[in-house]
Amino acid sequence: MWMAELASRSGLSVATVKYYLREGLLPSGTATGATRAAYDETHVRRLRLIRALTDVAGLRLESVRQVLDGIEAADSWHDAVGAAHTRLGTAESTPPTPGSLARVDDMLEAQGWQLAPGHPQAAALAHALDVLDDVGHPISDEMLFLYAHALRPIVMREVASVHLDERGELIDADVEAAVIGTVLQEPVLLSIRRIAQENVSRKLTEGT
Amino acid sequence: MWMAELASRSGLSVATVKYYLREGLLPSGTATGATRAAYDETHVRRLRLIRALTDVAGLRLESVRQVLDGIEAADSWHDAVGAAHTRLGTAESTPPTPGSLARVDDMLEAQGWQLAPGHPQAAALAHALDVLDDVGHPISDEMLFLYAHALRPIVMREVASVHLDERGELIDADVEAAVIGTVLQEPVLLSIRRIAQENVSRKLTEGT
DNA sequence: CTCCTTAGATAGTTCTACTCTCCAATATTG
DNA sequence: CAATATTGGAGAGTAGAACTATCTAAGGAG
Repeated sequence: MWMAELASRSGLSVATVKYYLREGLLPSGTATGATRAAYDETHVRRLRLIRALTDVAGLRLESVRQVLDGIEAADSWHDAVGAAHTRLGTAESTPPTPGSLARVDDMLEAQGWQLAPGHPQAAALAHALDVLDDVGHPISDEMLFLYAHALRPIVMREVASVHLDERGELIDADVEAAVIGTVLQEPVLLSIRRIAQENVSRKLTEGT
Repeated sequence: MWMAELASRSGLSVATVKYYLREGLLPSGTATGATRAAYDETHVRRLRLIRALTDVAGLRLESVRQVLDGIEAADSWHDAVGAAHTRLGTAESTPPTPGSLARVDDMLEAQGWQLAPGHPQAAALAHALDVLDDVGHPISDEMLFLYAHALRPIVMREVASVHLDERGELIDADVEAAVIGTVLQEPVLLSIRRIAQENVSRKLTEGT
């Protein structure tokens, strides 16, 4: 397909698609002459992924590029998700305090989880704990434990379902799927939590 | 305290604080003359809340203002959280499809939850489901149920802890606390999920 | 042969969130 | 009381992100 069709299939303007090409977010099509290039389904899929990452996950294009680069380089689900996670943190200005890092370590140990020291997600979690402290509403260790405990079955099911999807070797589409699933399911999780909060709190309020 | 102290206490520049005043995010201090106004702890707290909402929750200032307005108007935890949630959705361009709305309704019913039809969070969830469909990785009803089920104990504990904080009537600080807690705990939840994913997936990979 | 589309490059626009500069009116300090 | 500093208030300016528009030369379609 040509540029015009690619643009309409992805719901973007030609100018925007060109912009993504320039920015290296979308690989160029196969040139069939000096003024023509052919695009295929992978390009459509890539564009949809880009928009999902920006619109839903709220990533900036710079982060999207890093995630995409990470996907290219990864050769396992674990690598791909790790690469994506590495780029997802909201570029922390302040480094986490040793105290909150220690709390994160404790939680990891309690769950039997291991993470390389200095791992970005550990730092991101520690930073989040610091922010809650700063604002005057620290989170308790008990709550942290509860979070980890409750998320366990969710994550096991998520990981299992991805591994069911693939047959033997990981192909590009699967790695992409892993990242999409991981990132785009986050809003689902948060939405359900919000809905649950409103219900639980209303029930308590009514009960009074 | 005067402007200079307010700025340094909140870690912002005088110019930025003035900007927030102009934008109506921060109520003006009590004027003690034509060129002087006194600020207090509520102003410091408000500034910290604003920064937490922008930096951590990633809200734009326009959304922050709406959340703050919602807090002002609310007279219960339930109202305040509802008001905050209303403004949190990533302004969806496309309305959700009837199909996904129906799936959300089913999930609500299965959980015994009630939400007014057309409630923003229901729409946001439906929209998230649509996006996953569009990208070619729909989420199963089973997974939805699992999410809701796993989040139950978390939410019950969260709501309970807020209600323990207050004594009788809700005061401003408590309502603020509810919103802070709800919004700023989201990154904690997501971070733990990411950490868990990496661990679970690595264990599976190693097991192979 | 004529008109349309495209690749590729450059420049311009819009939006957000500040940041800077002024000014006149005070406060503060010596 | 005089010199200096600070403030409130308002407007203009800036930087970055994400487009959007325009232009040119080269093909391609009918």
